[in-house]
Amino acid sequence: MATEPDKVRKRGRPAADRAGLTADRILTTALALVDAAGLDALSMRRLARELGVDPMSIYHHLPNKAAVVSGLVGLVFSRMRLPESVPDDWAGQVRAWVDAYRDLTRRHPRLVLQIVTDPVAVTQASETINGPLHAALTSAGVPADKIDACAGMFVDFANGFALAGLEPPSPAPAGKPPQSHFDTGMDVMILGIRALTAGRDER
Amino acid sequence: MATEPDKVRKRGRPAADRAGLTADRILTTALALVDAAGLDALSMRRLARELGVDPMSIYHHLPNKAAVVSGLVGLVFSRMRLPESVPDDWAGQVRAWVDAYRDLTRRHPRLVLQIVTDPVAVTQASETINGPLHAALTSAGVPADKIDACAGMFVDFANGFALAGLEPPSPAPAGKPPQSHFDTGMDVMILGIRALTAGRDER
DNA sequence: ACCTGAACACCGTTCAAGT
DNA sequence: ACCTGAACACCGTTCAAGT
Repeated sequence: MATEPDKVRKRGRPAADRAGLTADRILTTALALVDAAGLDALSMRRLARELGVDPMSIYHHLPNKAAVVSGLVGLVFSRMRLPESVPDDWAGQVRAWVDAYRDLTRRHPRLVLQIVTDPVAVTQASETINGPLHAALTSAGVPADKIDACAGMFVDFANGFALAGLEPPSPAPAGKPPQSHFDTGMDVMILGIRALTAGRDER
Repeated sequence: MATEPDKVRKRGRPAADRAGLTADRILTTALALVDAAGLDALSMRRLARELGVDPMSIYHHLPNKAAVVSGLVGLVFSRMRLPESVPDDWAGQVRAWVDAYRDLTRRHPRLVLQIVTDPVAVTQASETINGPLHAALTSAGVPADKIDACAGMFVDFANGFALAGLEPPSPAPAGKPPQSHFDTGMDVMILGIRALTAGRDER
């Protein structure tokens, strides 16, 4: 089979109909590629192939590969599903927010390293997650100078847990589903917060 | 300046004196390279240049680049400094072991992602760290079915913390060094363990 | 303005050939 | 047994050229 002649792309600006590239389309395609084939499969050339475009076209919308990767992380963060109704108690609130964050990393397991590592993403996280998390910890009675550290504890734990991979072997699918290691960790940390604030104005 | 003629390497087996390559020498050189220039700088070709050797020579000692990286992680783990004298109390023991683990990641910041991620390394960690950590938690009175989860909590936190980067901005170097976020997290988790085991046979 | 193709300086790895 | 060099199939990115 010879090279198909109808696969040759025209050069120059595309006709008005053929929807031009956009950063959005690039990132959406890249995310699908990474979710399906892993981060190693993400190359500018392969991404371009996926888009049906010359590799260099991408550079007119994103400055380089690093921008593609961090754009990916931003896209994932923008899709975070916030809990619809938060519980009344602070412990329930903390769980709800950490769960929302954790779901993010679970939906894109091949991207966790970048998510957890990207400094810009961490800032994004601060704005959307840490706010409510801080509020919950404040209402728990955690002293102001320990709020950041306690919020960080939950996030760091969630990150470390996500990286450590999926749940442990879990040999017994039958019977009561044993409490997951994640949940146990959360319980202990919440007990710790409670102990930290014992005797303070907790509600 | 032309290519220097005396830099030309002989081919074939080296004379007995010129110490041949070994996996050890390759990994030690690779670790120095990564510590100094980052993981991105580690390529088989550059590593070979550093070793004064043809790129392909490396393949006679390590099967591929992945083996080099995981060898690196193993090398780092083998250098873990165990605490010389562990405290009597379980909380002190837990701190000592987590600190030893954390030092590992601090000594090789450009390798943390691999350390935290490498499944073989995690197994190594299980053997050298988790043993004493489990023992400390057992003596704390943690029920047997929660030991793994609690040990994991500390390790996951340490991993997540290491990844989140160095300490926060830390604007105030003067005065009392404020308790680090890491220490606060450890305190809260230990409080949590204590609360978990309240009323049990703790010693 | 946006897209393209050739070109540059790299990669990891296979394989046949040297000693 | 160990080392080497050419070769293959890739990379990210720059730059001049197309429309």
